[in-house]
Amino acid sequence: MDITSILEGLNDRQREAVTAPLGNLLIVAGAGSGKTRVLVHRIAWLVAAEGVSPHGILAVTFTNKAAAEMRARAEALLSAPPRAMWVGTFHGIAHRLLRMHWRDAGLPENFQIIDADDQLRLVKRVLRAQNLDEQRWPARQSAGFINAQKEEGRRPRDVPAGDHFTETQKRVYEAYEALCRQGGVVDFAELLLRCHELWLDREDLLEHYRRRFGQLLVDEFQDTNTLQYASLRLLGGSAGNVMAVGDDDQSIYSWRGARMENIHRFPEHFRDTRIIRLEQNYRSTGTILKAANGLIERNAGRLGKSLWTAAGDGEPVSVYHGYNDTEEARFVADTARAWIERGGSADEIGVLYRSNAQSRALEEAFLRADIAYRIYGGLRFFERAEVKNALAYMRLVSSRHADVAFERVVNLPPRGIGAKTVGLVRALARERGVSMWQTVKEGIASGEIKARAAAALGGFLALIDEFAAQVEGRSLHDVAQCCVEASGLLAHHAKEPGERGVARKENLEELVAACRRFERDRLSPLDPRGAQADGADEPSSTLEDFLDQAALEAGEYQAEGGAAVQLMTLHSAKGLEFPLVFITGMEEGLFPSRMAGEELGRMDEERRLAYVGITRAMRRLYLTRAESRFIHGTDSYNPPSRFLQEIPVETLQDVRLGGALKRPLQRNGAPRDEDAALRIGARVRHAKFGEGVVLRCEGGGDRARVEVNFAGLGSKWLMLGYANLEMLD
DNA sequence: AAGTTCCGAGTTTTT
DNA sequence: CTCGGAACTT
Repeated sequence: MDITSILEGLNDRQREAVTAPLGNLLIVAGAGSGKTRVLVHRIAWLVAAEGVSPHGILAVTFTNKAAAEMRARAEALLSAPPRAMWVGTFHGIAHRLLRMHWRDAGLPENFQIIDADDQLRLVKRVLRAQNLDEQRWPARQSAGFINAQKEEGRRPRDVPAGDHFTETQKRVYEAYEALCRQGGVVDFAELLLRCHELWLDREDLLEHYRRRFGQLLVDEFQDTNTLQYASLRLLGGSAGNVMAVGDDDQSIYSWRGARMENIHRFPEHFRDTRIIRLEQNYRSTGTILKAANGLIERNAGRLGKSLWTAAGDGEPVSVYHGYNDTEEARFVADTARAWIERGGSADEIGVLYRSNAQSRALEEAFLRADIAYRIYGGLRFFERAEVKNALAYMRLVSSRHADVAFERVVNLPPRGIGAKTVGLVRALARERGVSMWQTVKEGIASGEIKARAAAALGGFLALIDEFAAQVEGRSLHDVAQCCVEASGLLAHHAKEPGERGVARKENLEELVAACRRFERDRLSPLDPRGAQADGADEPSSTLEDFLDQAALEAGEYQAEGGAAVQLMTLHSAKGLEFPLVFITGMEEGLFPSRMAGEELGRMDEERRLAYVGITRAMRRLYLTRAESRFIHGTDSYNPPSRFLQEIPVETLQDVRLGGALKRPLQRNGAPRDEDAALRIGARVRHAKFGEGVVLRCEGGGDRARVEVNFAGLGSKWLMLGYANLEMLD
């Protein structure tokens, strides 16, 4: 391994980070400053220069994609693939540990991971069982409560006593836990909490992993939650070899439990932390960075950093004011088309928005303009109902006692087993503390289940057993094929009305194909077999592995296809970059979101989101807004986003005018200082008409009109964009 | 039990 | 508008 090649092409700061002496490191890495590069090169450096064994390295990320990328790049840099190195998501790593130490963690050997959707179903059942009014006690809220508690490391008994609300949620949490225990299922937050508790309870195990993982590296540190942070302290606190890489200005998941403070407190908790800032940006033009810096400076409590670039200023940031969302979308599509016609590629273009609902108008515009586009977000592959149905069959084939799967498909397609029958089976199962499958078998034998239901249920049991028998010793995709087709699911979903039926049929077929791919290359970065076994690793089946992966990687295989414009929310754009970026819907109430309203800190987070969006752009950035927008079935009129006011005006350029930006009018609320000149009563001068006084303002952006009373000429309506008024006073 | 219609709510979502 | 859940039929 060649040490000089590891350092090649790194700037001074990056090199400092990569070659820092062993110890705790906090890398404050601005957008586009090469943070993944630093992480990967640090890993290579540790192995090549510090003589660290890959076996002793644990690198943690938040997404499977990031984990895969990190591993691939580290392997490319080191000639020998460091297979023994652990690289994965927090959840993937916790899962792996729990599979190895299931007994010590108090889990059944074949525990199963449930996703957010399954969790919600279970919570609903708890609420119903406790006779809580679903209006007053929404399942989402309870699930949110439970997850928040787990993310703070709290079991029901640890939740501080509180008012009626808290006490009720606590009881729900308790009952939910019991349900999970009985079903042998583990939700996402539980993976982390269990793992943490495992270490707390078993000092010997903790000691083992502390010794083993002498080097911890954490990506996107600003997104860690309380529990993840606590686990890192537990594992790395004394060893003192933690490299945390993050950017407090890109913290946009506080609503999901992420604690930006973790990055602030890191030096307090990790001894002798060396802080290195990466501020040189290799992505964007100077103007784009100036816009981003100017905006984010308005936030308080930052670690503080300012991006700079050696590249030139580039073009101004363009601001477009559309009449409505259709026109805004058309502008985006037209501009995209022009980019492509000038030799650019469609996949160099990113179109960002605050909420998914905004994608529709854009989609239609791209469709009409005949430009290929791809929408990210929404339901991922393994989250789709039809796919989850098929997975439930597969789960049952794998483990007959999987109650969550049982309930999901016992009557799907409909086979005469209604809510009443299912309710009876559930109650009996609960009474006896056995699975629903077991209960049905016993219930039929004992006659507790009436003939009619018994026949239907018996048929279902026989069906699953038959699949299992047929599939014995066959490949994964045979199991899938069987579960998709012989179950009747394919026919059931295919006959759903309209395009939905077609799409669902295709998805089920795709599932079988995904199984084939999984058998062929098993390329999951989380695949435990990819690395050296570490003790109690059990032999595992392809089917179980596939189901685990489906739960942990809901759909990384997004359709790739040819070059296409990428449409996505600002949140999903984090970590990506595009030569040409549009941030659409720059309107108060939309972005910043209305929900960000008064709540403390929320507006700062919206601003960080804007910062994230702006810093996605490499060469060209457009900010667009619409005067009226069709939302929730009606037209709504929103004033321009405050962020348009907050971005340094000298970086902006109005699209239509091609000159300096005229500040758009504020439609509601107090006008800002910058608008003072446009307020009623303001004195202005017009090239032809001379001096006058503003009587009225209407509209905004390039449709903004003002009525001005000119001395001796009377009042005239002028288009603000064209009138070129000079402000007096 | 299954299919239909009606009503009301409606950010963001790495795992 | 557009989805999901509840209430209402058949």
